Amino acid sequence: MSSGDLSVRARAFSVSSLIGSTHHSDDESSRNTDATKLQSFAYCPPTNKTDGEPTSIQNAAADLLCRELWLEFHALGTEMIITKAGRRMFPSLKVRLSGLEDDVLYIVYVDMETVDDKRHRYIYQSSKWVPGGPGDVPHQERHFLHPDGPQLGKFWNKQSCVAFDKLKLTNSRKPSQRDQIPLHSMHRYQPTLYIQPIPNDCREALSNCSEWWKTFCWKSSSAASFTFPETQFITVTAYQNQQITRLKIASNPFAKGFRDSNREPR
Amino acid sequence: MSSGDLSVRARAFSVSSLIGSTHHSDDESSRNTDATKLQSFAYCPPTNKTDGEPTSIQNAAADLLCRELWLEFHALGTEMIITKAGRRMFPSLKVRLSGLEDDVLYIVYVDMETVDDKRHRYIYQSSKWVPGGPGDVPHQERHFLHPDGPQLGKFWNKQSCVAFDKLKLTNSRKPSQRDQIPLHSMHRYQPTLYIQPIPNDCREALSNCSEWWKTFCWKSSSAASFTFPETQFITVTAYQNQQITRLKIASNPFAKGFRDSNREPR
DNA sequence: CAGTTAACACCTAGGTGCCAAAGT
DNA sequence: ACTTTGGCACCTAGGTGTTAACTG
Repeated sequence: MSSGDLSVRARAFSVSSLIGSTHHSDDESSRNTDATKLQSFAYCPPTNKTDGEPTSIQNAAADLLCRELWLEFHALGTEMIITKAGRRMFPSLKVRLSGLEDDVLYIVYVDMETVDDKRHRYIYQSSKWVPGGPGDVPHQERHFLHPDGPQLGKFWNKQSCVAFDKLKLTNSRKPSQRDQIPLHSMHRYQPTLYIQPIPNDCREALSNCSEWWKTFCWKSSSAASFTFPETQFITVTAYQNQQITRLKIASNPFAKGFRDSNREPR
Repeated sequence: MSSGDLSVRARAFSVSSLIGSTHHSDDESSRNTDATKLQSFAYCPPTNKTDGEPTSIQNAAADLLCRELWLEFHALGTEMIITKAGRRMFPSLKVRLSGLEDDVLYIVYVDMETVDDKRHRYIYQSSKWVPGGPGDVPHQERHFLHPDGPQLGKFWNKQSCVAFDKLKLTNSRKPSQRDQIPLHSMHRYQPTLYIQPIPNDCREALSNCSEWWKTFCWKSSSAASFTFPETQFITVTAYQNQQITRLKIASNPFAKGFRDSNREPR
């Protein structure tokens, strides 16, 4: 028990000394400063390509939440761990929806789209990622359906946060669980949000459903999609950039055990 | 810290002395003996009323899992706690499905049906429940949809356990969450399992859906229903029968902290 | 040698009955 | 007098990066 405490403290100390002197300090309060510096570098407005014409989707909008945190990671080159059992993203995708029509049913989901068809390598000396060989063929299914959907537009509009925190990334070919998205390691991905109305010809068949039953999923061509470039990431099985490791530890509650503040209580 | 330890142990001790001498011993190994005694008392075969005629449901069957445990509770008069935030059932409903057609989509759900329209009272002296005044008007929605569904029959058939352990019982009028079922306290309920095929006229509209999207819910008149009488229960906000409390502590992993064995490590 | 895996200590999140207090 | 509520200690379940061992 007490020996475990000591070893953790020793590890945390050695990590911070390995990283050496950077512009990051060890406490979380420094992160806002960094974010301010980086905002001009990485932000691009989300693209809204409404490729269908139904009126139920024209005014839809989505705002990325916790954008400052995403920008901090993006400036370093966001890495996401993938494991056989599936690993949550951190940060997780959280959005605020608006402009959906009150009485239309929608499903909301995320797709992980490939950015290029290349494998990537991390160069330790320059702290940079470089394209390597050709990429693996993308998996067929990389969707994660929001578990609350389908719901009426008024439901989605009034949610202050629509979170995809249960989503898991995996490197197993055929994920057994519904919450897992299969990806290739050392590849670059761009999460994309989809808001999709339920087609008219099936909505009437739902008319005798009670409120709790208004749940189904649909694949149609009329959907609004939103891309937030600052959420792009590279998949890894172990972190490459130690500054990424450091920022994850500083900001993910589940990694609190690895924070330096555990060494020095004040 | 250490004082907390002591108070818990003292409480566990006082509880067991309050219960006094019963046919139950304190360790879990005694439960099998009880189950054997009670099986002849409480078991009734499940009723299978297939009120629709589609061939996709005629051969459907459902077996209740952990039946011995249910019977132990049933013999004492099963009580389920309901809270404002929602409380899981223990035992939870777990079934094994078979006989579904491989390539037909089904949803599976549980409904909590009222057994009578009476309020009930527990008589401490006789350890029995008696009908009291008139019952409250039942809530409209008492369904819990299995989160895996809809899935093809071959999916359901090959599951060794279809569990409803995420289901929560609540006494709040309008549950905010999807996993909550609103019930009245001191009322008697009978869980009923439904297996429901997706109607033909909507299945074809699903044809261009990818595998991960075959999820939707439907209300139709053609469903098979299964009732397991040994899962009947009375809702309470605090346990009435101390033997029920005792059996819950002995068999629910989350209540391990209240077991007597915590006093006497061997 | 670069990439992956599994066991591990340390956390968060939340499911238990208990109990004193409040509600009706 | 009976029923409900909220805070509590204790537990399970599972999300973290670390580390050493393993893989090709």
